[in-house]
Amino acid sequence: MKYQRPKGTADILPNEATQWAAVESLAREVFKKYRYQEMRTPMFESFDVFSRTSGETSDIVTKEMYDFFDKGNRHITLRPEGTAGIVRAYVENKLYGPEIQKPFKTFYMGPMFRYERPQSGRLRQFHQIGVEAFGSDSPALDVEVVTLAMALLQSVGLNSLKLSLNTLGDNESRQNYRQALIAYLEPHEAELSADSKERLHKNPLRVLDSKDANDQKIVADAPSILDYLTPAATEHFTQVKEYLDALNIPYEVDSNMVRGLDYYNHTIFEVMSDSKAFGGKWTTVCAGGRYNGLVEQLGGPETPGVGFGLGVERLLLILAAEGIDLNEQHDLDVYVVGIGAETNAASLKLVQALRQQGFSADRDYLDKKPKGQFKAASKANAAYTLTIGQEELEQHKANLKNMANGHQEAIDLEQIYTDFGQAEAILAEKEN
RNA sequence: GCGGUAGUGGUGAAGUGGUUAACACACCGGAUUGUGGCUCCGGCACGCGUGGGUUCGACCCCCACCUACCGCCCCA
Repeated sequence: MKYQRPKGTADILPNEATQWAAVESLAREVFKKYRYQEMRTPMFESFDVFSRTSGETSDIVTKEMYDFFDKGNRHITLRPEGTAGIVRAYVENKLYGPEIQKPFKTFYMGPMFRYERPQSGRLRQFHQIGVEAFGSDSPALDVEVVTLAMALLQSVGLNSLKLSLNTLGDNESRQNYRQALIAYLEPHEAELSADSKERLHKNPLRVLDSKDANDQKIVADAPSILDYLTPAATEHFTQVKEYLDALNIPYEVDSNMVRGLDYYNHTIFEVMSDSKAFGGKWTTVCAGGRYNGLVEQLGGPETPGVGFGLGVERLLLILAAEGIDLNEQHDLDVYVVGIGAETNAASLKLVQALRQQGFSADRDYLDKKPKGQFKAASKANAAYTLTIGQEELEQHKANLKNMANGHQEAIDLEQIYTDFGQAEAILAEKEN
């Protein structure tokens, strides 16, 4: 094979594309109800947009950025996630302005890029659907975003989901906790895995997230962030939980849950699936949280924000594993069988007329014999065929055949041109 | 970035150092001068991921690379 797609990319073929389109269209419906409006930002941004916001030591920045220098020697990055670009656009276009109602609620969908080893459900170009809401500190908004994430997944037919919740607190909580955590971990430093040793001082919270069995043992007795929250942070988290309870939305507090991105604070959450698509292991399909300092960090006014991102490929994998097919079957209404080259124009006129009347219509373009054309019609699941040959041409008629029962009747071309629905009725009547 | 497994036609695949690379499905054509099924007949890999090497001879052995899948890391 001479040409092949770049590593970690995928061709989405017609069969699959309909499923994608269905997911996107269901998402749009949900967003409409929640009043989130679409934004489309560039697929690449200045490297700094991501390096500043994600955290210089984050894995995304240190090893997963798909970056390059363009011909103007600008350091460019293919966006690894959606939030930073949206925030950049929010600031650059002054969407924080007084004339814009708050919270400003927006969604996006599109490709993201991370330079990493592909596996199923993990690609170098993958797709996310995400939302962001700016301008309100209210825990009620956190909860709206959570419910939106759940609603989105439910709208495509998923029910076996788990909502995992945690808080990172505000800056002060985090600083206090960080110190406590380092103090706890340092005595164990020698026992920690290499990765965790590395993170101990750079980003100790990430140690909590370690998959290493021994690390987990150590971490099991580590202090909890929940014990270091400031009263304000506690209050925020408590309210989030209360509102979720009020909505009867079950959740699990996982005080070890952290974020690979540095910009999060307060509420963070993940929606996980235990679908067989991932071998029954709980896998995150949707992750989000609050990021109150981010807008400021990118040069805007102090503006709180909260949002989530959802991995489309993962969602599609789950749908496939659960046997959920969102495609509406659009079978062919009419297949026009033309016999002889001299019927070419007439066949075109027929399909054209049918299409203009709102029917789906197709015909042969390979000079197939009638038998082959009927086969094609059958394969396309055509409801009717319309056969036209020399004889019909002369009589200004065409043979309309109901493919389900084989009944056939000659119908005036004029009738088909003006009202095919009536032609269907005529055939149905003759059948009885 | 590290470790493991794999790579034969449109698809599923057999083959395993030595004649024309099984078989099946799909597809195309014919038997059937204008009607979907079945049956029968026929066609269908410029050649076994790419490039080197070993050998009298390689799809089969060796090396490198590419790609996919799985695990690690991390995450959506």
